[in-house]
Amino acid sequence: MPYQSPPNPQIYQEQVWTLVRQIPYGKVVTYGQIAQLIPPPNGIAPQDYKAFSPRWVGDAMAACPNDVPWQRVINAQGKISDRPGAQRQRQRLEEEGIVLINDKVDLKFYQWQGIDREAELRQTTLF
DNA sequence: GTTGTGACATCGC
DNA sequence: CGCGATGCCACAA
Repeated sequence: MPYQSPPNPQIYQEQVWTLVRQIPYGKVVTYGQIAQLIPPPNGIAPQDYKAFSPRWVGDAMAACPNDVPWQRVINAQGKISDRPGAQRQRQRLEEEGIVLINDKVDLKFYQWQGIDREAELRQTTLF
């Protein structure tokens, strides 16, 4: 799996899933973007968080429930990460009207920018 | 006890 | 724009 784990992996992945569920149909976000929307857990230095959090997000996605639109999470290059199921992910994105050019999504056009950070974090408090 | 290997991002050439 | 190196960790085999 990843590089170091967050202090409380279960809580963290719940936060990730909650954010991913907010992604609108036809839009995408990057792993790093999701990581930035979640504050560093207590005891984690900001620079360490910046270095590892994208990996943690990837971990959370590896175990995400069926109701999470995992296909809308891609890497910073606008590409679909190489993993089993990548083919299916691409198909789902195209079904949402997202066009891939040379296996890449045009983030300038499809990346979702409308997250209200404070509001989302408040929701994750449910866990 | 070692080794290989990750749903990443960033920088350099 | 593409490819390789870095960062430097947990976990399975």
